[in-house]
Amino acid sequence: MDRQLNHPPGSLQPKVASAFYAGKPETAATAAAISHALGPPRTAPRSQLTPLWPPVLWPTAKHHMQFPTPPPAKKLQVRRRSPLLPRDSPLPVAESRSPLVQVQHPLQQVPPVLKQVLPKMEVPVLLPMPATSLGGIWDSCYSWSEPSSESKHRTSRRKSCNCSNSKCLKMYCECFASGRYCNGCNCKNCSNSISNEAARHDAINVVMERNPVAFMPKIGNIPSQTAQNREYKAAEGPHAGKHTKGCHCKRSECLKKYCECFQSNVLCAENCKCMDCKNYGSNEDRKAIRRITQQHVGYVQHAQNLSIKGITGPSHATEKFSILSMAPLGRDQPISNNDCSQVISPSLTSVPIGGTKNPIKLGSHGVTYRPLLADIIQIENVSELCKVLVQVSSQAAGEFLDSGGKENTNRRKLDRAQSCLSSTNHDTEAVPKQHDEQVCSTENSLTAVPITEERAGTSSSDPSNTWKDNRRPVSPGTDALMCNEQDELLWTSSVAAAIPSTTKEKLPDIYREQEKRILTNLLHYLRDLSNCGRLQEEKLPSMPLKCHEQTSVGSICNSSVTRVG
DNA sequence: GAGTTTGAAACT
DNA sequence: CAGTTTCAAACTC
Repeated sequence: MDRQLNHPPGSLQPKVASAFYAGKPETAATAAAISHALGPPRTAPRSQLTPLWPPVLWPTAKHHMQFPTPPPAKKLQVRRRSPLLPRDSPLPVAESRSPLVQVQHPLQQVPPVLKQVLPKMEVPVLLPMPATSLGGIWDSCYSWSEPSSESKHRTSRRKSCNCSNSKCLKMYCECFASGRYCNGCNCKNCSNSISNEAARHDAINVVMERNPVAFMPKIGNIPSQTAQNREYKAAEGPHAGKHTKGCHCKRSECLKKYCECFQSNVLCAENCKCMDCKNYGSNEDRKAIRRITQQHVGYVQHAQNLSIKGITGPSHATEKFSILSMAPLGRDQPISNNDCSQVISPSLTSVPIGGTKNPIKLGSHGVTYRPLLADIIQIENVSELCKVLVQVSSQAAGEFLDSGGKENTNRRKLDRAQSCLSSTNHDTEAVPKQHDEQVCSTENSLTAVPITEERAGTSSSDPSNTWKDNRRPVSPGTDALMCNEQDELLWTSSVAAAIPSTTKEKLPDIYREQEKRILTNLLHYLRDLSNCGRLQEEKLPSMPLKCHEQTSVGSICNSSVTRVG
């Protein structure tokens, strides 16, 4: 088989060679196995990738007593690097197309003294590795020069199997499946060794006959730097890879290491046939879920401690996490577990699966949490809520125009007076702080309107100017909540033209009234939702879905509509 | 550390 | 190809 060795600069092979020179061939073999398992680097175009087949195992037994020296005639083909380029820098695209230079394969440079040692080692029989960009991993985890305690630890964490019935010759065995000989494992009747190469070879053939790509990496399209070792991938968040076959999980929700996708730290994809999958969504989503989960764990522990001590009950503790205290969390805003200002109401976010049966644990294998409102809030409910709010808004405008808005005009004068007072008593830095409070509290939002108007007035104090800009004078808090697209949708120029000039003069007051109604209704809605979550939490151990049965978001919306009138 | 759960692999 | 069994890792107690 013609295995073209096309190694880009910085690939594993030279580092493997240097491993030999440093007298750590086993480490080199491990890295080579990893490199092999990883497959081609993601950065390389597929057309340039070295065929990976057979990926792991030498097809004949004649090499099995030696470390995998490449076929003698094989030469590495590397790209010519410009002398002007730094050694570690990647090749520019144009330069990568430069003519190939043939160099000797690093494994052929093994010193004679080392070759004498090699047959004694139990190392995987490997073909020369395809090019990967494993250099960084190698440097950090398999550095034999002054190995750090961490790197020692990582090296020692290589999987060892415990097979007892498969003789380590079936894909059940992780060592066999990954193309390794068993080495230091706890297996019984192991045949996955050099001394049983014949049986091993047969087993390989059987597996390959059944599934020709059985030894191919299960996770494709992953950044090689994170793909080295699945134990470490879980801590980094999911990457863009994908399980080639997809998982078939039924009960683990793809959130436990039973799931191959989760274990490999990739999100489940369309080829998965899993049920009740929770291993989906963006990186940010998962991180957010993790943060919320951790916060909830901390909260529940705190509440339980209080309950145990008889200080307060869970409901009391829950009250401290009012929805109104929910700070507007930025997408990438880091959350400290100790930062109370950033705590999201736990009763609205998550609950341990299994209720009290599951002990609350912190740790890598902790309890999986399920959002309390996961089955209650659906996307259609959100759009329903939007419709309700739009309805509330138009209703408010209609009522305001009917009543003439006298009362609001007086209120406006009062607000302006307060606004002047506020602007003299507060420095400019106090303003944004107040804006944050507006988001958290409807009442605050209403009292802050004058300040908003003043701020808005700095650019366009005249309502007509505001109208020219096709933009409503809303408070920054509302502004943050509303998207501009929606503004444009609701207030197009055609709509503006249709409104009489007398009505336009009242627009700021109308907007204020609309804002008030919308926020008030939203507040009611969220309070109902909060109660629903709380109810769910209280009933969860015995009746997990009662709340869902009793209270739907639709009914909340309906109740909000009825409140409008 | 023993027992249980889980899902991939193997088998029918 | 679907259903069942086997297997070993992950997980729980």
